Amino acid sequence: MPLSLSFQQSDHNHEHCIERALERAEELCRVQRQRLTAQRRRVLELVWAQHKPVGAYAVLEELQKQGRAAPPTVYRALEFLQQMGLVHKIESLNAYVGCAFAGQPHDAQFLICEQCDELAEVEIPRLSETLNEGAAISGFEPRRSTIEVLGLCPNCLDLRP
Amino acid sequence: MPLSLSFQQSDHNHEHCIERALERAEELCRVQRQRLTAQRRRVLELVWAQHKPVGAYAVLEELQKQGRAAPPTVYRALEFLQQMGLVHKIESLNAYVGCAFAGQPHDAQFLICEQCDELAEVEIPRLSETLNEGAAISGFEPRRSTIEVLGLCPNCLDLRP
DNA sequence: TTTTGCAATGTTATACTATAACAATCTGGG
DNA sequence: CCCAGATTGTTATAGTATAACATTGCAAAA
Repeated sequence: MPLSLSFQQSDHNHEHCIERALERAEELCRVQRQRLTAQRRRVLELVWAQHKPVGAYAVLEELQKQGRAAPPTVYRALEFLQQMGLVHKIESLNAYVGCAFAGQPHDAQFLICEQCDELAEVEIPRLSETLNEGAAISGFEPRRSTIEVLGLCPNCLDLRP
Repeated sequence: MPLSLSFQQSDHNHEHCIERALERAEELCRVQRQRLTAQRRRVLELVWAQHKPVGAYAVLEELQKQGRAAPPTVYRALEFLQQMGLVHKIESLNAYVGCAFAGQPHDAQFLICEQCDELAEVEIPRLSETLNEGAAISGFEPRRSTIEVLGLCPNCLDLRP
C-alpha cells in the first residue's frame, strides 16, 4: 500500500503519514546497509512535511533554524535520498517530494494541482507499459522517465465557481 | 507530417530541416498576427541548429557573436516561441528544443538519448489517452503534461559493445 | 584497543538558470 | 505624422545547484 493514496482528504492524519515514511526509510536503509544519518533523516522529514513539492532552499531555511547549514548539506542529503528511492525530484518545479512507493520499483508519475500545489504520486494503469512499448517502436530503450501532469485536483475542482 | 520523425539518420539533411521549421514558424505567426521579429527568428534558428536540447545561455553565447545581448533577450524570445508552440522546454535538462509538431495541438513527449544527447519529439500511440483517463480516475483534470523519457536511442544501441 | 581508511559533513566560493525593473526604441494603425 | 502598445536594451539580482578542499565521524581490520 502506498504511503499516499492520490489526493488527501481533510481528515488525513499527516503526522502519522510522516512517521510511516520515516519508519519505512529506516527499514530500507537498514536492509541496504546505508546510513540514514540524523541529517538525512531530518531532510527527509522536512520533505515529507507537506504533500507538496519543497524547494531545496526551503529545506535549507528550516535546517538553519537549528544551527548552521549550507546548500551542499541539503543537496547531498537529497541526492542520497533520491538514490535510495525515498525522494523524487519534480523537474518542472525544481522541487522535491517524498516517494509514496519507497521500496517498490516503479516509474514516477505525478499529478500536481496548479491551484493548491498539492501533489499526488500515482500509478496510472498501463501508462508505463504504453510508454515503454511506444518507445520501443522508435527503437528506443527507456531507462528513466519523467511524467508530471499539471492540472486541477479533485478538491479544487469541487470548490470551483 | 512532423518536422522530425523520431531519431535522425546520418543522411538527414539538417539545413533543409531548419528551413522548414523557420518557414512553418513564419506561416504560423502570420496567421496568428504575431511578430516573428529578427531576434525571435534568430533564436528559433539557434534552437533548431541541432536535434538536441540547447541551453538558454548557449543561445545567448551565439547571439553575442553578432553583437551585444543579455539573458532577458534570450528568455523573452524563448517565452514567445513557447507560447506560439514553436519551442518546448525540456524540464529535466533546463534546455529548449524546436517543436516538431508546430501548429498541431499535442501533448509534448520526448525521447532523449543519454549517450549522444539527441532528442526526438514523438507521439506515442494512446499515451495521452491513457494518461488522461488515468488522471480522471483520481478525479484530476489535466491541463499540461511533461513527459520526458531518458534512455538509449537506436543509433547508440547499434554502436554498443 | 588502537589504527586506519573511507564515508559524511563543514565551509567557502562559484557556476548555472531565470526574472525584476525601468529606459529606450520600434512599429503599425489612426 | 503621431501615438500607444509592443519589443528590445540594460543593469541588477533572485533562485537553483555544484566544485573543491578541509574536517570530522564511524566501523572494520589489525
